[in-house]
Amino acid sequence: MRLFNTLTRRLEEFREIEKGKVGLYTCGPTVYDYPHIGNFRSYLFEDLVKRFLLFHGYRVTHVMNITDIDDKTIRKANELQVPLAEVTQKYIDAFHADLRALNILPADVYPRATAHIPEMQALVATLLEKEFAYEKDGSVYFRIERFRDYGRLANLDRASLKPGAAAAGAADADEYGKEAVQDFVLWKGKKPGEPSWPAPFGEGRPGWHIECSAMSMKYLGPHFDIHMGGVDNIFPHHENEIAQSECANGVTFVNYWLHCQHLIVDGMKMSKSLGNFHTLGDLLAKGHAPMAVRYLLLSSHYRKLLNFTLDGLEMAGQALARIKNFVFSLKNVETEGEADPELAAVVTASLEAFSASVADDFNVSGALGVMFDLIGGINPRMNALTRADAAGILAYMERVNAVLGILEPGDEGPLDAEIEARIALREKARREKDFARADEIRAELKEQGIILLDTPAGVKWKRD
RNA sequence: GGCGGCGUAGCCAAGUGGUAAGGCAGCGCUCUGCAAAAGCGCUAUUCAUCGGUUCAAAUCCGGUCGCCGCCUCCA
Repeated sequence: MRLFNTLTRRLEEFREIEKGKVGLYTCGPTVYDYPHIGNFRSYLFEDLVKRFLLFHGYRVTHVMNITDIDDKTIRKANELQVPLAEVTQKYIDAFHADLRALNILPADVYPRATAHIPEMQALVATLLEKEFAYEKDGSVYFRIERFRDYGRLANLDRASLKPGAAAAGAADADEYGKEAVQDFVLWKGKKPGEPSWPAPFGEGRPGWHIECSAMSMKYLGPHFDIHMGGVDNIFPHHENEIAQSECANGVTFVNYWLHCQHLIVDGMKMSKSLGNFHTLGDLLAKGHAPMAVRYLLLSSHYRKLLNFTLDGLEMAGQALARIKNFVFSLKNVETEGEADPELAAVVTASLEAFSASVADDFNVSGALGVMFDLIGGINPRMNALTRADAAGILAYMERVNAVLGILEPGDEGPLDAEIEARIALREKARREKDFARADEIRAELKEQGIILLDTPAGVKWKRD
């Protein structure tokens, strides 16, 4: 499997550190508000990568941090006049609910920053001891001059870093003590109205970057396989993580850095002021299915800008319906008989092509094309299939879905006696040519999300 | 100023040297009591644009136009 490593800016063949195992760290949410669909594009991409690794039989240890202490969470708590933990817990719960709705596999650990203060302090202490960091006016800063590779990930020349945005930061009261503008804070000295923890280098709270370094090395060791996040994390967050971690441990931090491009909405950057800011809850309230959101956000290449529109979401839902109808038809094949070996070979080849496409830097569009080619090839032959044939194709769809996660197990509900009874009533009306009554029953069932299909083999039904 | 990305049908989107995948939408037809689903057929001589390299370019090189991102705490 080939993937684009931000560190080298080229496609590389994936080689795990320890055979059969993968250590995976993904940057999680800062829990000061509801996540938006842009966040989910990243989380869905990360889920895809993880699922594909699992598909190939790797044992994956996935860590996703929860930033529950930073400027924004503190500000929110102060605005609302409630304890920090109350604010963060609310949004942590909302975050997990959205992950479940989108069928994102849970991480093995969701470490919270506030639960890892000692680990972060130990890391800061190490950096101070090795003189990669210095204390100034109660805060501790990283001295980027000491790290030769600084800027490598972001492809930024340290000397040419424009002091534009940096100058604004430097004007911040707690920053002017730095030796160099580009130095970043590891530990922020105590300020009134902010939570703080005692530390040998002064009471205060952790900087943002240190949490990911401390928590990733705690759960995955000083050197692990893959680290992911949104492109905005490349600089400064991930650049700083590399600096902290490699200076503290003296070893390579991460082998592969994968970054997901942002999405825009209706052609413009998503922002609350433009009114094009969507949360998952907003979209579900408009009647869109979470799986349509998943399909849309996953169906174009992760390194390309994605223009999210409601029309696009509609189209994604339709494409998904085609896939679900295919599965539905397969499940209703009733002809007994042997499996056709030629058909089985076609299905096997299709799965290989699907997998090869995903393996090529996660080309989901190409992989979907492979799958739809198979669907288009099978559909005309649907009536000629045996149960054994159908079982083979359903197994294929399960494998595909193990990677994409777009079909929920609950899509096909158990037969419901009540529904069957209604259908029998409608059949009676149809036999008696009372079509008005028959249509009425069909409409009622549709209200309940039950779609009827009159086929030569009898009435079939499915949930919408 | 520095670094980087994108522009393929009405819409979404693969393809990165061998002659335009796939999905959605649309139109016609088959099936149906009517639908739905499914099927069949149709829908880019052309890949922002100009020029170059090549037997061959959407794919490589150069120019132009348009859009976008990053350069210290935004997924």
